[in-house]
Amino acid sequence: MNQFALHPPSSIAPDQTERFQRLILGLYQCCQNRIQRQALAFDLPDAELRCLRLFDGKNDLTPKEIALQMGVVKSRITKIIDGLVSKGLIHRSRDPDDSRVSRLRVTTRGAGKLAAINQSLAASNEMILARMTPAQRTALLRHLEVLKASMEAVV
Amino acid sequence: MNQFALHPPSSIAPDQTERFQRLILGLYQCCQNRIQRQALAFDLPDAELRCLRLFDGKNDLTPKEIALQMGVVKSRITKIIDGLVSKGLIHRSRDPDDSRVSRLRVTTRGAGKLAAINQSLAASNEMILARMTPAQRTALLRHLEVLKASMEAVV
DNA sequence: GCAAATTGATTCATACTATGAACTATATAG
DNA sequence: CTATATAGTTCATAGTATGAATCAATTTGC
Repeated sequence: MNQFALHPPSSIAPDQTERFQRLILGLYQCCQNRIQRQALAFDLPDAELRCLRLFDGKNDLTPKEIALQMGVVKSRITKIIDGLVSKGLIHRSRDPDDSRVSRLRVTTRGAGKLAAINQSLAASNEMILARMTPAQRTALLRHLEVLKASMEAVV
Repeated sequence: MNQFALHPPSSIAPDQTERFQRLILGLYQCCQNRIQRQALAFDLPDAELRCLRLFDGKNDLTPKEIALQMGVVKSRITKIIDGLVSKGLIHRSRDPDDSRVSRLRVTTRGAGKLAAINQSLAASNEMILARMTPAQRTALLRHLEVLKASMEAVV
């Protein structure tokens, strides 16, 4: 009996796709929970937190650059930056060479918050990875790389 | 030289946590893209689509049950159901035994849409998994199971 | 049997994420 | 030195979500 008669090589068992769907959904919800907790812990709306994180290592950014990196429209960035400026985390000034563009820099307070966010995120990642054996860890990362490439190709 | 002097067993290399963060973020964004495309393709706001999917296999549901399963507050469900009812996908009637509760059932149109959504999602999952060898697939699912358990424990 | 408490659903005010069109001001190309 | 293109902002609109207040129906406890 030829197994390919029932399951040609190009098809995947339905229970595998269902299991995959369940796992992906679970991981997605974990990510959402983490994002929500993070926003609460640092008292920042998620979009502002994500925006602040772009300044890591960067001296200054323009709204246009931020819009590109966050994958949102530039009018959205105006609002996000408004929030960060009003909270004293970002400083907004005009570019002397081209007064159309805004030069955005983190303030000292902003840098402090950013460092704390990075630390908390690294700690969270460490705690997750610490629940596996070193062998599981390296194998997981290898498989996630494959999955990410596959999803990016399809989605 | 003892490697444990620099890297005690409980700690994880920083480049591993960074790699993990990058992978998780990439997968999260893929999921978001997929959700957005799905909503667009079926001309339903994501929350309504997710709600409709709860009716798969179920004869009827109450707003309370839906709120529990979607993990949102019940007033939110009122709005979501309003949308599905106005689109003719869900039928709302009073429970004869307890006239406080709403009995919600999918309409014929709703059932058709639900089937199409499930089919599209299964096809997407298949395409993703088809980009791997069968061995990679089973190993991936095993590792995702470990990751999901770890993240659920931490996050 | 009925007042008091509980429960299911809805309405409303509020906050956050995001888009796209319209507009202002500045800079550059012809 | 007008045309046009670019950077940023404002505003209207849509979607996701919460929580307080309210209404109606159902239980509970005398």
